[in-house]
Amino acid sequence: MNAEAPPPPRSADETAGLAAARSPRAARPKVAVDTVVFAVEGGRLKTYLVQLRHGAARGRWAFAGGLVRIGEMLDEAARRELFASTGIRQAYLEQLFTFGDPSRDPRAHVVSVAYMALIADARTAAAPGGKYQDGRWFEVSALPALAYDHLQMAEYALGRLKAKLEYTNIACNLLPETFTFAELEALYAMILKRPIDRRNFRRRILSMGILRRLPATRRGAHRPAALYSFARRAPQVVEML
Amino acid sequence: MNAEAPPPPRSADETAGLAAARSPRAARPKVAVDTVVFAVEGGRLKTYLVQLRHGAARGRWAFAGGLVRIGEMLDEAARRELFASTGIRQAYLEQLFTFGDPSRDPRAHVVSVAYMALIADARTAAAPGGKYQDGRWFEVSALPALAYDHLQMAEYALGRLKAKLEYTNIACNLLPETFTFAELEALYAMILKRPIDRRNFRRRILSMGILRRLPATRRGAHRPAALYSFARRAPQVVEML
DNA sequence: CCAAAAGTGTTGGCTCTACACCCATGA
DNA sequence: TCATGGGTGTAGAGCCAACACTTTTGG
Repeated sequence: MNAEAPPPPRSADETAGLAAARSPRAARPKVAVDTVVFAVEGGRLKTYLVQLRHGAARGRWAFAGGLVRIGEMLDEAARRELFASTGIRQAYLEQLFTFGDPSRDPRAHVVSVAYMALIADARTAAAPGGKYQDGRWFEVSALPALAYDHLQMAEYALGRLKAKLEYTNIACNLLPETFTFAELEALYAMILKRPIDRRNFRRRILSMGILRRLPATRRGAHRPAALYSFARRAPQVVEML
Repeated sequence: MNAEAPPPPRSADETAGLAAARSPRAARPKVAVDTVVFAVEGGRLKTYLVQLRHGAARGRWAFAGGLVRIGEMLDEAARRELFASTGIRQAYLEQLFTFGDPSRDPRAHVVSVAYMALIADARTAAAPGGKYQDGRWFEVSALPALAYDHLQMAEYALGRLKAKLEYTNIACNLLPETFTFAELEALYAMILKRPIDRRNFRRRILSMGILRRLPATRRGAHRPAALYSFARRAPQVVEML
């Protein structure tokens, strides 16, 4: 997040921050969190952006975020802002990197701890309330111009997601409770942006033992597909040797 | 770092922070950096700790750190505090993780961005000036009780270092300009805490093409060893496929 | 019976590991 | 000449990538 000067500042301290930006010796940098949310919708990887209502970057899009409050854990702050801005309550959350360039927000020195969030169902996100003009999902491959250094955050988050697909069960956070192998494969192929050999992929994933085969099948237009779920939803590093 | 209440507070704001800890609504969390420095000395992996002079954790050991100033980049702050506390000027620096538990420092809510620093020569660190009582190198495998959550930082840093030894040229930051293969091998074996097959190791490293063989040799008590240096000192991810 | 997606095995190449002996030098 | 650390090669196992056909269902 960044100092977006919420129209009614929550406390005297918040306006003090702006004054401080003008007389730098008088204040400390502020701490914010920003969260890059990913979800898959319509076979595309998407991320939720909010449109800023105030400030120099007004009208620009950004990731949901906000200042960390005294006494608050960083991930609590990320969850609070995520819920306030998108309505998302449950999400896998992971700290990415902390961006601290004092010029990243032209109005104040705001150090932002970037998080990545993953959700299984993009429809749990609703348009935000008062803080932002608008909010909606964008395809990751077609983002609008982003405010602040949020493009860097987007790239960092995508890189982390790709990397962790290869050696963890992180994909479980982007899929519904049950899914078919074809869906899992499509997820990998889409995010990694490369074709995947179905037979090798199936063998590799099954050998990790992170999936549970369900007795049910999904019936569609053609041959029914076996349903699977992840054996553990807890984060897990997988040996691929 | 943490709010160590430097005896003469640098500004009115700094004392305000302590007051704020008592009336949480009035202030924002502060931002600090803490740096875990690693160096190899006497065939051991060591890290530099400073002994706190003030505060509840007085007398405890901690990593060098301090508050980030307005207008300052995070890594600049880390370098500044590192130099002030250890005299180290040049170091490889890498951001690790941001620790934000509001209770990590009992006196104030301080969000700390942890860094890892690597240096080639432990002797470039000198005992610190006024901020700390003492400062010296400790073997990583025999750390004293650490203040705050600095044990977590130590573990995180060591984990990162081990991981990156395997797929980057990060080791170059812990070695002098030139070195023998035996020295490189000893470094890996020591940090990874496992024996390394000399022949396989040599083949693997050479196949990465990150080393340059120098014409010179090092003469010692026995057969002279060929000298090497890293072809690139810039961070580099190595394909080990 | 046709279209479409699901499901299944094998092979060759390559990488990794395990392992033991000779070499060059100083003392 | 001996002690010490430096330097080298090979063979077997296991992993990975490449590759195409059969099965099951709905229409």
